[in-house]
Amino acid sequence: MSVTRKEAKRQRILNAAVVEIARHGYFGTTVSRIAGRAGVADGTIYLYFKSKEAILVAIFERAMQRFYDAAQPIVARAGEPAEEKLRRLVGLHLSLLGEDRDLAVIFQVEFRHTLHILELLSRSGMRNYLGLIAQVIEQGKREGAFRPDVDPLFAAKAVFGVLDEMATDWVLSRKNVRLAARDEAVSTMLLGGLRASPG
Amino acid sequence: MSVTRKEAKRQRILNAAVVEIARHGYFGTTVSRIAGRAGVADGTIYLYFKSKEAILVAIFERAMQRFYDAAQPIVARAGEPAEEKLRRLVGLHLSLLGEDRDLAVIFQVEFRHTLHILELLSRSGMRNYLGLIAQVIEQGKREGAFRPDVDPLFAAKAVFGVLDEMATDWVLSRKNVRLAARDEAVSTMLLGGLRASPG
DNA sequence: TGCGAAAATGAATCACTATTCAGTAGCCTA
DNA sequence: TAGGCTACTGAATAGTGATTCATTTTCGCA
Repeated sequence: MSVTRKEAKRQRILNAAVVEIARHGYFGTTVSRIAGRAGVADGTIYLYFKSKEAILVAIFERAMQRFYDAAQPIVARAGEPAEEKLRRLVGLHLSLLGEDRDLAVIFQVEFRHTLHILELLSRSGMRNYLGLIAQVIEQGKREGAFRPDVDPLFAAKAVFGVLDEMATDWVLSRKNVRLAARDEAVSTMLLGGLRASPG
Repeated sequence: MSVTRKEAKRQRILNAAVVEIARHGYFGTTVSRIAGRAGVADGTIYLYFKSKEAILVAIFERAMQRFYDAAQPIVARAGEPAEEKLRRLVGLHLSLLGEDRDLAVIFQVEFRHTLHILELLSRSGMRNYLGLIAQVIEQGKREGAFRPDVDPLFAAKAVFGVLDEMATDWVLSRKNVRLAARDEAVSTMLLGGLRASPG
């Protein structure tokens, strides 16, 4: 079997897993159901993944890669002010999650499953992603556009926290609003804070 | 058995469950282990709780009640400016979680376990807590201290998002810093935003 | 102290599912 | 088309652990 076809089947299994896990939770999803949705036999799963947990990790890595690949050029673009870059990152984050509710459910709920997995994830892709946000904040400080007294990594975590809460809230809400619609309000809040006048 | 003694045993079971679940995760914790730590037989658990999941829910309710009871007077206090109240709420949130790492682990990780539980929780205690934060923001708007264009509930979610991310980050970090140490930085960030001058 | 009720026990039940592996099917080459 | 290799299959394994319930212990009271 060609490498391409093999990879295609791997992707099919991952796609099936995303749907099943989003719908029934990680512990509520059986390997058998994933196999069924992917159109392969139970045993075949194990020719592509070492274990059930490995599937979850693979979903994370694939998604994180997409996030990173989309965010990286925004951060790297020369000559663009930090404030504008931050707005773009906010928009990107919300639209990538908002476009795929199943994936959003997995990100906001299922990846948090155990301390063990969470630690695993926070050490890998998440760290890089936070690093990208921190770079933009660093740039903003250099430009004099952002407060000189913020710690970039700390601020990056705060930014991520707001985005994360908005995403979780959206996942839990039944209403059919677009997640990306909060884009502007989030950017405004992050940049300007709550205070009416500077303190 | 007196009501008091019965209640005491119930609390003992809950305390044991907090420790076990924080340490091994909800799905990694057996009812048997909780029973063992609480010093009762496996079957006894079911005289006090309908199911394993009911234990998790009870832990949440107990903790949420404590949060609410501590936050309520801060919000209700007459004559105190909204900005000061918000600082107090931030401090409260971080210190309540920071004082009990086991509970913090459960809040930041284990409660996120399944969409089902998360929805359950977000409909109950969490909603009231967010409402308290929103009240303070509302007050700030009336006083003219906060931007007139923020939506109180939206802003409350943003505030919660930042607090939540700081707590998760602390839970995952091995370093022995106090969570409450970030108190000032969080308040500053929330009130003043990133921008060096008002936009 | 003795009795009935309440509380607690913990071994057995029962339903469940990740993973394995012996066998089958498909495909390529000579 | 034979032969061998790769990919796939799905029933069987091997264990799990939540929950139940027949039995025992403890408790409150006369």
